[in-house]
Order: sequence, then structure tokens, then C-alpha cells
Amino acid sequence: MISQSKLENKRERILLAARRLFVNQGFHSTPTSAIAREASVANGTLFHYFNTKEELINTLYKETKRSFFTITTAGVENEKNIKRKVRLLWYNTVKWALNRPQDFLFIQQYSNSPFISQLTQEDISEHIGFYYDLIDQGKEKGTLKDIPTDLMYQLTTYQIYGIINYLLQHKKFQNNSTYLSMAFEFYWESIAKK
Amino acid sequence: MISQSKLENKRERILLAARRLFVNQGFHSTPTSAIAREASVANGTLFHYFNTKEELINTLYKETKRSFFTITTAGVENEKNIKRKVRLLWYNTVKWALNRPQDFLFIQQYSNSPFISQLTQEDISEHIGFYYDLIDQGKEKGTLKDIPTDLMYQLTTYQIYGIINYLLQHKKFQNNSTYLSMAFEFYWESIAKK
DNA sequence: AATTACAGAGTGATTAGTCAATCTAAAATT
DNA sequence: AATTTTAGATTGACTAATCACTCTGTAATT
Repeated sequence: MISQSKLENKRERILLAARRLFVNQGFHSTPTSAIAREASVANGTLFHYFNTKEELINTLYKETKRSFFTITTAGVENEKNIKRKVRLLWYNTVKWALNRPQDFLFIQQYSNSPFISQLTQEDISEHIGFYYDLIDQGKEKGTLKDIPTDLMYQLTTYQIYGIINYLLQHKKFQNNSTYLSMAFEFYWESIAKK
Repeated sequence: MISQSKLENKRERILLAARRLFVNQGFHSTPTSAIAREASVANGTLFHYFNTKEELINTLYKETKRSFFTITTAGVENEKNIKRKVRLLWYNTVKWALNRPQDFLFIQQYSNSPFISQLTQEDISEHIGFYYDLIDQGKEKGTLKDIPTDLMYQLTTYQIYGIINYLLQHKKFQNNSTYLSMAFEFYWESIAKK
């Protein structure tokens, strides 16, 4: 139906506008009126789709995170060994962030913001099992270092954040496969058993 | 002088109250009125010491960062070799963060916030040379891996953020020297040449 | 006496969210 | 097929609350 797609369109436009402004100005210095203006939508329309500003923020986070998870884990299960799985996951994640820097910056900003609603705290742990399982597999097979799973997860997450932020600030390396390969090997060596 | 200490006292109380509230609620959802109330000071007094809210935030950041740098680099120069220097720096940093979680969380929050004033961007690069020099020394001597200095700095910074955040969430490990030692060795192996 | 610290009521601007009115398009009725 | 009904989409003016910051007067310090 045409009307239906039109509707979805406005909701979508609001979310896109919100993300753009949030990344540049932060949650609290982005008024809902500015979001509505940026989305070419009336003030009231925003509150038709989202009851509160916080609901808008949380919805944006959930949808972005879900998309992130789907894209970055694609094909990982089919890889033969741990290193290939980890490599694909790493490349998927880095490419996802470089292709959609707004999405990445939003998630990073949200993760570091002081007040995350309870609902989304649960949402975070929804996907985490996938990574924990992968790490446990690697440890069982003796491929990965024998450090606590949750610590390993935390450290690798931060390391990937680090390389992505670096690449976002140094565009020249983004398509340099030698450079990316070096960065991955650094990553791999830090978690692989010698 | 008593009067002098009294004055410093109020300014200090405002800064402490601000930090406490910022960490819990973020910059923009912490009104200056709340800061004044928390510091047991009148509204106007806050603006006597700081012309604007932004000036208060930036002052807080600068003072915290300076204190951080002074404490964490203490004694590092006197260590004999790179590994000992890096270890002391690592332990100093981790201990600093665990002893003053509010300070750490504030700096982390500030670093990730979308709009950092120009002034403090310069302030950030003020201390960075120290770390770059240390990395360069390590690379020259063949102790550290041969990857670009700025990349190494970025990755190690994030890794330390990672372990600190982990320890803040798992208090039981904070005084476990075996655990800390393991975490440092993990860190060291990730940057040391094999 | 002069300057600085401090208080707290006051101000104009801005905010999230509301609401009554209008529009749209599909379903129901004729 | 033409008309009416209905449900939901959309609008933008409006409101009550909140905000950063000012101003004026008083107390303390020099």
C-alpha cells in the first residue's frame, strides 16, 4: 500500500534525523523540535510515533544494534576454524562501522552515556551469548588464551572500538588492505594462544 | 589564611558536586541549580566562580586530567627498561581509576561526548607526547611491536579503558593481585614483540 | 573605605509534551 | 458505483516546567 509506505517513511525520517543530530550534538542538546524540523515533519508528528524523547532514543538504539548484529555475524558460523570466524567477525564489524559511521558513533555514544534505560540493558545482553560462545569454543580448542570469558569479551570489544575510531580519523587507511590486515593480526595475536 | 581556604572550599565543593552529578546524569541533564544545591551553595555563587556552565565543565576536565597525568606518570622515568616503565604506568593508571572512579568515569564520559571545546582539544594533546615518546623508545629497542605510534597509543588507551571498566564492574578482582598481574601480562603480550 | 564573596529572587529563552482541528484513505453502506 | 463512516495520520499553536544566567542587596575581608 502506498499510504503505508508513506507512513513508514515519516517514522524512518524522524529516526534518521534524530541520529544525525544526536551524533553531532548529543542527546540533551538536541531538542525534539530540531529533530522534527530536520525530518520535515510537524512537532506533533514526532510524538505520534514516539511517546517520549527517551522512547525515540531507545528505539533508535535497539534498531541500530539489531542491524549491527545481523550484519556483522553474517556467515561467521560457516567458517571452519576459530581464527577464520574471528577474522570474519572483525572485518564485518570494521566494515560495518566504516560504511555507517553515524550508526557506529551513535552506538558508542549511547553505550557511554550515563543513563541507559533498563529495557535496553536487557537488549544488550540479548546478543552477548554469541560472542561468549565463540570465545569459549576458542578456549576449549586451545586456540585462544585462557582468560575469563567476560574479560576477554570486554577487552576485545574495546580494542575494536579503538581501531574503528582510529580508522575514522585516518581515512587514508580505510581501504588499505595491508593496513587492515596488520591491524587484524595485531588483534589476533593479542587474543591467540602462543 | 582561613578566608582563603574557605573560598577555595566553595569552589572545590562546586567542582566535586558537579562531577558527582555529571557522572550520574550527564552534562545536559544536570542543571546548574542542582549543582549549587548539591554543593550547599547559592545559585549565584556558582556563577561567581565560573562564568558559564561550559567553563565549569572544562575546568573540571582540565583539573582532573592534570591530576591524572601527574599521578599516573610518577616514577615512570626512573624505571630501567621499557617493560618496567609500561608496567608502572599501567598499574598507576589502573589504581588511579579504582581509587577515584568518579574521576575516571568523568574523563571517559567527557572524551566520548560529542562537543568538546577547542581549548581542551589542545589540552588533550598537551600530555600525549609523553606516551608517544615511550612507544617510540620501545620500538627502537625492539621491545615493542613495530606498528604506527599513534595506532599503538590509541589501541592501548582503549585496552586500559576496557580493563578499568571491567574492574569497576567486578569489585572482587580489584585487590586480587594475581588477577591484576594476569591482566597486565595480557596487555603486555599484546604490545610486546615476540 | 573599598573590594570581593555570597545569596537568592527574578528573567527571558527554551524545552518536552499536549491538544483540538484538519486531512487522508480505506472500509462500510447505500 | 457513489456515498458515508471511521480510524488513524498530521499539523502547529499552546502550556507548564525548566533552564542558564543576571541583578541587586548584604556580609565578610582587606
